[in-house]
Amino acid sequence: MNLSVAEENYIKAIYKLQEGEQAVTTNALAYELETKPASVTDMAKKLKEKKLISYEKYQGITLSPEGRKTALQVVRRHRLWECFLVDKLSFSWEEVHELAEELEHVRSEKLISRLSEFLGNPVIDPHGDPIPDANGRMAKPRPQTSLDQANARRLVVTAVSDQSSALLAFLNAKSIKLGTQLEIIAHYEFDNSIEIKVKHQPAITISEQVAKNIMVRPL
Amino acid sequence: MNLSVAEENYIKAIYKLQEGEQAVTTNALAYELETKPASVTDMAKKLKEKKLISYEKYQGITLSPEGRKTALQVVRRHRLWECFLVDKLSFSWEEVHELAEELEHVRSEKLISRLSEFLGNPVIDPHGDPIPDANGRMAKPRPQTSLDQANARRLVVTAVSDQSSALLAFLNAKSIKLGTQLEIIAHYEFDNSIEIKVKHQPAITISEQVAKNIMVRPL
DNA sequence: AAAATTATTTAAGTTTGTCTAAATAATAAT
DNA sequence: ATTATTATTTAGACAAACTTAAATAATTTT
Repeated sequence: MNLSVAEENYIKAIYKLQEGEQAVTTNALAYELETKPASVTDMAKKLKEKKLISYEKYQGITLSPEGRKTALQVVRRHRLWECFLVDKLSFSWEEVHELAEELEHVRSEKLISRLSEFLGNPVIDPHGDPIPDANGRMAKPRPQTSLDQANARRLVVTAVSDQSSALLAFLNAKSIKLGTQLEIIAHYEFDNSIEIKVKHQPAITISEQVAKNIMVRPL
Repeated sequence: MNLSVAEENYIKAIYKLQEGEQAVTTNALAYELETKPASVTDMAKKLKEKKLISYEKYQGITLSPEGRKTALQVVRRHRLWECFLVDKLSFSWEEVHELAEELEHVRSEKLISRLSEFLGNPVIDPHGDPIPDANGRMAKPRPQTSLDQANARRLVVTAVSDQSSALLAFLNAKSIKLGTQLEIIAHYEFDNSIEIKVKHQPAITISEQVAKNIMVRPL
C-alpha cells in the first residue's frame, strides 16, 4: 500500500495515542497532529477505506492489524534516523525529533535495513525507546512516568515531552539530559514542587509544571 | 523562502537544463519532470512571483540569482546524500539517485553541514559530479560526453544517463560501472556501433543506443 | 429527565499541484 | 506569404489535505 506523508503521520499518531487498547478520539488526534477535528474525520474515512483502521461514527479509532504494521514501520524508520543523527552526526537528543520526523517518510526497505546495519542494529533509540525490527517486533517499552508521578527515589531521565526551547534551555543550564541520574530529595505539597539532586550538582527545586514534562524510569 | 518539494524539483530541473546560459523551454521542462506543459506554465508563474526565475510568456525560463542559489543548495543536499548512501551504506552508484531524490528535500542547514563533515567534506559525488559547498561554490563540472560522441581513445565511465534496469543489467553483465576504464577499438559507421575493450575482458560491441546513454570523460 | 456542555460530523470552500481540451502564438514548410 | 506544424498558454476540473461554520450526537450537570 502506498501511503502519503499525511496518512503515515495519522497512522503513527493513532499508534502513539492508542497505547495498549482503547480507541482514540477525534479530538485527541486533532490535538496531537495540530489540526482540526473536521480534518481528522475526513482522514478517518479515508484510512478506514484503506483498511488501516477501524472506525465508526462517534466511536473513535483503532488501528487494524495492517495499520499497526504500518505504524511500526514508521516508528522503526523514525527511531533509526534518530540513532543516526545522535550517534553519527553528533546531534543532541533534544534536536533530533523534528529531523527524524521528515526522514522517516523516505520509504525504502533497503535503505532502512542498510541504515540499521550501519548503526549496528540498535534496539533502543537515543530517547530510550525500543526500535521495532524489520518484522515489527520490539522490546516492550520501558515503564516511563513523568517526574511528578514517579514513586521510586533514584531515577534516570528518559525523555522530555515538551519540546519548547524554554524548557530545554532550563534543563541544559542544570546539566539535565537524557540518561542523567536523579535523586528525589523531597516533595513539597503546597505547590507540588520537587527537590531533586543530580550527582556533583547542588540540589534544585523544580516546579510541578517542569516535573510533568520530564519523563523518567526507576534506576 | 520556504519552498515546497514540487517547487524545489522545478528549480533543480531548470538548473540542470539551463546548463550554461540559454533559456529552458516549457516543453523540455515538462519532459524532464514527467509532467505536462500546462503544469509547467502554472508553476512558472508561481516561481516568477517568488522571484526565483525570470519568465515571460513564450520566452522560456532562466533562474534568477536567488533561484540559482536555491538550486545549488538542493544539488548539494542531493550529492551529499549520494555520497552517504554509497560510502557508508554500501549502495552501488546506480541505486542511489532515487533515494537521494527524496532525502534532498529534508531542509536543514545543520543536518547538511554535519552530514558533509561526517563524510569528510567530499567535493565530488559517486557519479563524479562536483558538490557545491555551503556557499554554493563548486569545482567546474567534468567535461563529460556520451560515449558515442567521445573523441579520445581511453575513457572513464562517469555516469549512465538512462536509469532503466535493462541497461543497468547489461552493463553489470559486462562489468562496466562508474570508474571503469574503457578503450575504444573501432567505430562502425554503417550502424554507429562501437567496439570497446575493458581491461581483462574480451572486446565487446555496443549499439549506438547504448553508447548514447553511457557518459564518459577522457582519461 | 431536561438543559447545558462538549465532541463529532457534515457541508461548503481554499490551496497546491496536477490534468485535459481548446485557444493562441511561434516556427517551419511549401 | 500563406499554410501547416509545433509550442505554449488559458480555461475549467480534480484530488488531497486542509479550513470555518453549522448541524447533530453524546455526555454531564442540575
